[in-house]
Amino acid sequence: MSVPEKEVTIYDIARKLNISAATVSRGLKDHPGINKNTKKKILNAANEMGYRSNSFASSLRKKRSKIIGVIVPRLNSNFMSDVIAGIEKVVNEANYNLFISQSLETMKKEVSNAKAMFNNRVDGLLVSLAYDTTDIEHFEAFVNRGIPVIFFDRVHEHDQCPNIFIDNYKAAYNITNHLIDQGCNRIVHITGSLLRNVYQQRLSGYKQALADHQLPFSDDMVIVNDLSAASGIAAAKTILNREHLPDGVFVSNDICAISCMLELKRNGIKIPEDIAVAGFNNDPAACVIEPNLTTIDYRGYEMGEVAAKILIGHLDNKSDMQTTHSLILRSDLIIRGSSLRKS
Amino acid sequence: MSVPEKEVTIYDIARKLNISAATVSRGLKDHPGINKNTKKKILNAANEMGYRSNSFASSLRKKRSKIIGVIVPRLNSNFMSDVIAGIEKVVNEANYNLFISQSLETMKKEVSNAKAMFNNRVDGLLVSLAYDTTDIEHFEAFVNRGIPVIFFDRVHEHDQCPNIFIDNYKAAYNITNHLIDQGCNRIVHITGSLLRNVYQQRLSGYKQALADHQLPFSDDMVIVNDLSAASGIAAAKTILNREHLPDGVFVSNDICAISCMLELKRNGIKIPEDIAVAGFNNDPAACVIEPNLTTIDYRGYEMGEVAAKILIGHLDNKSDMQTTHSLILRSDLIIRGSSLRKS
DNA sequence: ATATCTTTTGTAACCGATTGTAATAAAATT
DNA sequence: AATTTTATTACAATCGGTTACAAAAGATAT
Repeated sequence: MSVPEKEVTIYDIARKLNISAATVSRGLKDHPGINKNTKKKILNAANEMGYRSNSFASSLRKKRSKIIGVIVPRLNSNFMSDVIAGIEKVVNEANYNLFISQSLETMKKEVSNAKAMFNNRVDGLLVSLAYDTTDIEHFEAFVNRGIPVIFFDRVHEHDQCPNIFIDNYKAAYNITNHLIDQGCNRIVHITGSLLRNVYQQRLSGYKQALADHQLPFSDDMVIVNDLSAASGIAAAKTILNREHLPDGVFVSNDICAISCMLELKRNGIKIPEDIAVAGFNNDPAACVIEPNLTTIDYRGYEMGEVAAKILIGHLDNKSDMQTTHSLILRSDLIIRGSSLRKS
Repeated sequence: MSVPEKEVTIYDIARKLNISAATVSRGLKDHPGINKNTKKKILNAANEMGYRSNSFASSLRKKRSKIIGVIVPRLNSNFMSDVIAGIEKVVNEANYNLFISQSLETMKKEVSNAKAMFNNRVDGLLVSLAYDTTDIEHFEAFVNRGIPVIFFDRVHEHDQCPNIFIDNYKAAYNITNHLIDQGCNRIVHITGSLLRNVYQQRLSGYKQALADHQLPFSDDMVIVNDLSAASGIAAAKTILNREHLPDGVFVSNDICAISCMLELKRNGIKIPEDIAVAGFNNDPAACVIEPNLTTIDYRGYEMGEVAAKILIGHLDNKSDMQTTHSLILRSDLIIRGSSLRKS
């Protein structure tokens, strides 16, 4: 009762059935060369005795941990927790386990997390890069040891590592296009660190849309910040201080867009009449703010599922990872009141 | 380069330095009986050779995994991802690793997750129960083997398992009280499964507040659902179909409160004038909806930190877990426009 | 009945770190 | 100088499952 029960090993089972431990080990698996009856006896005994396999012994011998590592910037964001949920589902079904850690948006912690994952001998790694990560040398150790690394969302080019993301360029192009359609001529773009592909490409898409409509572009039309709610307010203030108010704002993230919008509204700006606003991510709050926020829908859950599936497919089937190098997932423009000026 | 590097073991180091593996093992730790110089040599060699400790061998021998398991209802909720982030921080700093899984609100998956955690030999377990969990026998295996289990938020009484939560009774009492103060007489309460302490206690607090003000209570004033956004809309419809409209609604969850509020607004109800609304959790969206939502603030991050700290403190210091049995964290009533009818 | 092939099970050597105990060397004590 | 302590290091067993290889038992063929 209060005395911890002791563990049952394959040796205990072997002794009880008067067979060898090797047979027990094989019987517990789907080893072809084991007699059906013996297998049944072993399984029964294992159940009765409360046997549980020792994964350390197994991992030690097989040199495979059945653990998948995940490194993300933050766990507590809507998008990321969706991704994690998707990953968890797939990983769990495939009988792997998850090690999860967050870089808190700093390269320093990302490096230390990677080291921890490496030392813990994960079988594979899923990574979305931190805000200020400049290089990805800290993942070389994995590549060198043949441990697959997959980047998702905030990816980085590496010929051994598949990338999974959405077409940020196109999404940004489309949404900017939409703003222009609605009559916007001076569109400000608020985005995150240009070190990250996602923000870099959204900027490109935005610029291209302007160019395609012969609209002028200047550097002061882009505000780079950390896309937090606080920064959204600050950005709104910056905008309001300008001589020439913009008539559209495209923000790379709904959270930031919403707080920006709230601040604009507090200052008497009418949305979308004075300034049309668009975000990115389709955060649940986008349907809460008034008017509802136009945004890009981009399902994190699915991205997590896909990333995990590719990784596990590779691990279990030893399929060549080169085959699926880049994977671009679907995203959709969702038009709502915050940008609708024409009916 | 493309050939996976091979692992370095303590034997390789021992061979190189012409000493025994046991000495290397001890040198790598802070074993007192090892000469400083030898220790230095070992550490240097380990670094040069790219040694990394094999945690499986270590775990196998020491019978400790340095892994902490977490089972939560869902990962993709604002509150829960905050909790996880808090847990991750503490666990990471203490050099443990995290296994995370979600029950998706079903007892079935909770049981299977618990089994997986057990088989993977976590050193300790942090649990928040699923919606429909009726008993906690699936955690007995842990208790029997002396593996500490801590429940947080959605807890369950068990004399071997500490519980960490907020005073749901008091919080609900206070918020209901506040609604009454604002002139509400007929307050509807929307909440989740009464199997869960959190909802059960909030209901009690709500009832007591009514009773203390001689306000009548009847069963049809309580709507039990899954507190999802969809259910919030459904609840609003239910309310609107009643002959006698309530003048206050207290919802056990902001997400549900917000969608309910939106639906009420769509039907011409003025908030807070016609119906005052209060939620629970202080979700970021509570500051987005108009009017802003009155709610209970209740920091998940902190709860995660505390839970993890208690668990690790117990694991590392072998402190008696009986000492801290229940821990009640702080929560605050945050009054916002959705309930303010008097100035 | 003997030889050959299958099927099934056993033997024993791993995997790599840990640790109780023994051994050795060096220092301190008498 | 002999003996006792103390400081270091080595030996060897152990944790529990896996797997190459050998062996035994049974089935089939000659």
